[in-house]
Amino acid sequence: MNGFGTFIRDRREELRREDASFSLRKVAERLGIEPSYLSKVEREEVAPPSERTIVNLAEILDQDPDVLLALAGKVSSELVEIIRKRPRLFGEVLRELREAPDQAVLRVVREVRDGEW
Amino acid sequence: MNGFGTFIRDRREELRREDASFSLRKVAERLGIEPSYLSKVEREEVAPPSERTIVNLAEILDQDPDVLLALAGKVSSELVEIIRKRPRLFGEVLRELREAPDQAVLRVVREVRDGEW
DNA sequence: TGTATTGTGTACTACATACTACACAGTAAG
DNA sequence: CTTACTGTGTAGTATGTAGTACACAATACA
Repeated sequence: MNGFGTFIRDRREELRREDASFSLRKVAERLGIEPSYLSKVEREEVAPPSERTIVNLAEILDQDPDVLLALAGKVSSELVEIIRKRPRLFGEVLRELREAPDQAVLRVVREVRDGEW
Repeated sequence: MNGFGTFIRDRREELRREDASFSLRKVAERLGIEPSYLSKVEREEVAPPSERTIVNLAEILDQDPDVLLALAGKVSSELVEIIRKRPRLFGEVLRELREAPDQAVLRVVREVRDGEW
């Protein structure tokens, strides 16, 4: 199970091969956090950082923020807010679609988007 | 904006009119928490309790747990888990359906459920 | 060979979360 | 009247979250 720290370390080192400014220290500086802290995060010595920091990291590493948040065991506060406004509706939606294959879900979502409701 | 505390106090007192065992102290005991704490929660002197306690409270007050969690600004860890497993898919789903009316969303969910995928 | 940069170890901190423990005054019931 | 039960005030706690500050040894650069 590829953890959050391992994932971002691998991704950072991948980018670093082509751009030396992806050193741990430089990335930490861009994030506005201490290098020692980022080091511990990457080695999973501490829990993943805050949502804000994860989202900034996603930007820097050119990754999907929802994916990084998921690896950190979190869900974007934007999505939480959507559910929070209609909890019964989206509770049912998520539980019903839990096991459905991606394609079926996407097809149907696009029907609603393009639909005449 | 009807807060979490106000909502559960009103609901508890409503039930109490027909059943004296819905006193604050009795309910606190059933929940396994201190009465003084429940008192503060109901008067919104402190933040809403943990997910576990909210879910137990939903059971006792015969309310939808997702709705109580939403009032507390939270989302069930069960739903978080569903999103966490396919963050891009469900991120797109929620953002696409954010503004759609309930009926349109439900129609679509039922199509997937009854569909032959 | 210096010096600049790298990642990491140790120690500490501020704030939030989720409560407990107990005393107290008011109300209700027998 | 007194005993039981009610809700609430005060004070304190354990654990988690999200980091900082600084020193250090190893490596890379000029």
